[in-house]
Amino acid sequence: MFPYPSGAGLHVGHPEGYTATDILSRFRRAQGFNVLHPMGWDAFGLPAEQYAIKTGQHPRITTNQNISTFKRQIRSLGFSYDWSREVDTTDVEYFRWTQWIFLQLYNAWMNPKTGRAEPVSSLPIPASLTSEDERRAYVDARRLAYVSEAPVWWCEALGTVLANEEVIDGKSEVGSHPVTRKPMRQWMLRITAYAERLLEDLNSIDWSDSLKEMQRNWIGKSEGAQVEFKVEGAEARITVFTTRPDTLFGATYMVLSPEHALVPSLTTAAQRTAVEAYRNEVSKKSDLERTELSKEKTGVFTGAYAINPVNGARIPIWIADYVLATYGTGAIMAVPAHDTRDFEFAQKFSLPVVQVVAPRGTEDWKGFTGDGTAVNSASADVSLDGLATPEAKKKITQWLEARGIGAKTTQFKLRDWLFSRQRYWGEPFPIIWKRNASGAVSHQALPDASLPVVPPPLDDYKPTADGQPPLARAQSWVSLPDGSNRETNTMPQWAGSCWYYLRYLDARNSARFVGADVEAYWMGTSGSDSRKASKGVDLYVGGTEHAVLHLLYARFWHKVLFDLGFVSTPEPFHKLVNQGLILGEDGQKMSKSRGNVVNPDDVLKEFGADAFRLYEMFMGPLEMVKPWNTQGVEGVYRFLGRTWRLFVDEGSETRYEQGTAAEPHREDEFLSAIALQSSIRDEAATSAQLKTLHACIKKVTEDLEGLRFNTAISAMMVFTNEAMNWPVKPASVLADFLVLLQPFAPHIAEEPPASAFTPPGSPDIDGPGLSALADL
RNA sequence: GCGCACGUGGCGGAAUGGCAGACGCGCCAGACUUAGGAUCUGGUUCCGUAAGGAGUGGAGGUUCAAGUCCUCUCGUGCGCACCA
Repeated sequence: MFPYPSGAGLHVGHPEGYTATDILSRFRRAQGFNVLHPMGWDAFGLPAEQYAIKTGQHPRITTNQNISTFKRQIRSLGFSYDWSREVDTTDVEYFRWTQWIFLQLYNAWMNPKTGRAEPVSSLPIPASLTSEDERRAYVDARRLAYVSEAPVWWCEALGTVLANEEVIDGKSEVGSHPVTRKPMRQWMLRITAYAERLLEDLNSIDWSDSLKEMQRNWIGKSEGAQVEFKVEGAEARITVFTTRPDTLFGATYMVLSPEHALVPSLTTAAQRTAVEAYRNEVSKKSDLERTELSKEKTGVFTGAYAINPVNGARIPIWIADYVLATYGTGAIMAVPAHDTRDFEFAQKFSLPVVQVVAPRGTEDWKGFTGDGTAVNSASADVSLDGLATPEAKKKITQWLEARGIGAKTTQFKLRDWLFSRQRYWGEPFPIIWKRNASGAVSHQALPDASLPVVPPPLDDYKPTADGQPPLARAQSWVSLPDGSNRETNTMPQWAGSCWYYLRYLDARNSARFVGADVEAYWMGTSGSDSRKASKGVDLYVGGTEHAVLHLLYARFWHKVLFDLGFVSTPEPFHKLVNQGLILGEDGQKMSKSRGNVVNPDDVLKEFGADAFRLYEMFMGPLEMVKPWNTQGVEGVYRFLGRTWRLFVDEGSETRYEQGTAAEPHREDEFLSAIALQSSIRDEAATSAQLKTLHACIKKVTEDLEGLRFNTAISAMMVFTNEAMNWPVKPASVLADFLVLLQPFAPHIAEEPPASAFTPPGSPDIDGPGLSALADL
């Protein structure tokens, strides 16, 4: 995953994944593969903007400085990136395509018949809609990018709205600031239309179980039924969602969320005061208080009763904040005998508890939530008694369906993606707002030809006094000659990172976001490259922190582009590996406040890039969380020293060191006088020597296939330790060993006189190579 | 509470069900050195002078054979968290 170039510079965690993929890239190139190994910058974001607010300096300047720091540091590590493919999400030539992809979403709808996104031009509009406004509203309500007025997460401290995924325990993911619920007009992306496919296709990709599980939990599919309840003495019907329709006979009361639309009309005169008071109280609670802090159940009786459709029982309707307005239908049937939350509530308010499921073993039926056998579940019309839970569910659902009062349904926790932010340093939307003759305001996409939409220059990057996004300050930019106005929100940082891996494939294409042939070749669908086994990116390495953000959003965009025929694979990343966090030497997470941050520049200065690379890989398995240990760096540094002396005559090395110290200007001359070990001869290897070499080749090859870099390095250490003791060192054996070492430690492996052994070439390398090793 | 990982020397960590502790750090002893925080050699799981014994968080089980597989249990990390 490409980095956000922060002002703090590279962290030792960044090169962990980068080293792993660089080693693998060099290894695959040596095997004859074409390898695409790129780097870029996820450079929109808040820090540069906040710095701009404070100092008035344009975020472009800060961003460029940070990128050049990151680039210098990354280059010094000797990664074999193809810099001709470098991307920067804040570059107009990049974000014009981010805007273009947004327009594809805007101009698409999900066809329920085909299960695929299609251009809105294919959307059938009911003939009954005759006016232009009606027809437009119909289409707008079905676009994959749409405008919503719903309550959203607002963060006062950050001065912007946030997506569900960016809110953790009622606080902002960035900076842990409090967030509140606030109704605002916002752009949304219809990711929920892809919930089923995002879930299903996890089975086709090679990701870790824990990561897939996180995505599954976030998508949160649950299968059950909707059931309609009549309200006594009223026309209104209450629809609930339940995963346990088989327990319908045990429903002894109902609960609506306090925000439920029917609450005011259901409430009886006698209960009105209590209900209003409760609703008021709940609305004042922050979300944090509603979830974390209130363990004790609360609620109020509305005075109304519903009729249980299976047995005609009259059951009270309550409101309680343990029922969420935003999930399912915002109403539940409560079965206290077999649901923990309902049980707690029933205990507190002395509501009846009726057993309808018998556990198989000796467990107490009260509060039993597992599968068992249905009991006490019979009426004149239907009986579930004696049926196992799955059969009982099936039977009752069919019964409800037959009567038109219920249906099998599937619910998802996943919500649509809130896609707009009140920021300056982000992609402007290619959207304008128009007021028509009747005074109605509507949005309209700008044509492709008007891309890129570039943000205007500003003197002040703060939101306006009346709470408008910063872009609203640029009146001349916002107001267009025809009287329409530009959208002043910008896209979230995730937008640019949703598709950068595609831009790498064809980074300088000015006619298309990625060329079709190029895309098919690298993603493995062109058929001309039989060596590529998987479809999509072969290996994607990054941290777990993006498990439900970047990785879900990117999969969603990719599927939309797939449906519309712009990419050839249904999934973007075939194999994904999460590198484990690197902790400080004290075993704590690295942070400035703890003072345990290791700066890669310091390590490089002392030990060189090869030792740094080697140590990062030798610490332990890539995926594991592990603490940094400077003495461990010394260990691999000593290994590189031993390997160097395996090849180099120590006398000539000493002459180089002493000569250079005395007469620095003659360094090149002394360098070229460094001689090979006299024990290296052009002789045939003994069988024992070949065995040592071949064991090393086998181990390193197999371990690289399995991404076990730490054990591959240990195998090379074993080889060096043994070869040091050989009285005669066959040149052919050492040359083969260098081929193995080169992906890990490219600088030393290509230094003279080692290069006399014709190691494989590699793209240009910068950084401290010999200079860091010369004083071994 | 639920889900997913994971528990091995002083430390980081190795071990297709087949000699536990590879490799590295640290430590101990020695060599070379004016010097050593360089380098080289040997040693280093624990108990025991030794012979020998014990040993992969704990308790059971499967197996000719278990760090590895199964059950329970304790602990750590990560994720989700009133999602009906």
